[in-house]
Amino acid sequence: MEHGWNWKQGTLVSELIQGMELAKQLRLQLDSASSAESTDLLVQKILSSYEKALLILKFNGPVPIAQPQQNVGATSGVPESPLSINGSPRSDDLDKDSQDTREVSKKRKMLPRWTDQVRVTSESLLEGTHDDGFSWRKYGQKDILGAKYPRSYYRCTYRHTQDCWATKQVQRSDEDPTIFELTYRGAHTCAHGNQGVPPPASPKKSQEHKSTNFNNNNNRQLQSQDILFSLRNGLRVNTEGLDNKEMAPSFSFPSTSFGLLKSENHSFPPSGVLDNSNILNSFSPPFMSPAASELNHFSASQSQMNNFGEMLNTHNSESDLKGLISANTSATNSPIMDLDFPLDQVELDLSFQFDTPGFFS
DNA sequence: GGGATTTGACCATG
DNA sequence: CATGGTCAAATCCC
Repeated sequence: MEHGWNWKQGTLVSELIQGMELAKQLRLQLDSASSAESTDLLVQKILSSYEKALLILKFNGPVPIAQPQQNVGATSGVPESPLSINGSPRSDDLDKDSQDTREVSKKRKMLPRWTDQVRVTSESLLEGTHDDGFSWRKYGQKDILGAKYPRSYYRCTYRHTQDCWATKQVQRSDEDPTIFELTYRGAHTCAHGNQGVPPPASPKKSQEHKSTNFNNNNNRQLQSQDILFSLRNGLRVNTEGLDNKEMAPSFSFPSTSFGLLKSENHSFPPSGVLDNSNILNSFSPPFMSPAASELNHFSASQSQMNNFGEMLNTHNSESDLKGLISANTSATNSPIMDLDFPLDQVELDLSFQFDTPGFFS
């Protein structure tokens, strides 16, 4: 779907820009002889950005070299033609409604999905806020079997006005209540994730639940640097529902700060809340070492990276790139699409000039 | 009054 | 049938 693709473009570019920005930060830090810890943190973030960019490339690319894990079939039975909705609806309630339901369901299935695990700061815990730059509206909550805390369901506030089908789930960790697992599904196609609308998040949030008033979009572009700092000191992204067994999908990134984007507080990391090892211990599945298996696949994408480098050269105006980002993606989420994202349904948005020969053939 | 949240019911899936 | 995900009416809150 075009939206998915737009989103990936932007995510990719934003990751690369992010990497660049972080590298600049690192250089500054090196100049100023900062602590080894913060330097290391920056390195981690840079690596994280590039890893994700590589992943995006990997799963976008035509990957002419047959890659077994293109789990196109992962989303059970999603037809190639997304809109071939003609089957008679199962229930006969209301014709109109049932058709809508099917459409929605189908749409939903095709949405990419990824999971972040983030730790809240004590501050944001109090406020119940987590600003990821988007505006979410809660539409449900459910007790999950075996989980201490209920799972909350959010969808983009602009679902109807802008046909934005992004959703997210928030699940508080049993073991460490300061950690929330955020499962995103679908890319934002609304404009609001990237541009203004953002009444200053009122601190009056509801108690247990995260506010859905996650807007904090002013100066999104201008603040990219700040965002870089406050975001993702560690982000662990799980791609779920992978079919490909040999590529058990768990990508570890350094831990993330959850009380993000409190623009007035850039102290970083927030004292006492960031503890990478803790987060990773809490969430890393024991079954694998992500890096190793991933790197093999990355190496297969190297030629793509080279091509991408060329592309960037032909496209290297920063404002240009930022424009792309602001057009349709979040610079903050930097999601990695779930591998069950049906690649064959990606439609190229030709306005984005990924025209390097062979890049997407 | 309008938008957001809550919550029980309904639906899809395995 | 159990479970997770979504809907939508009721309620809350500004």
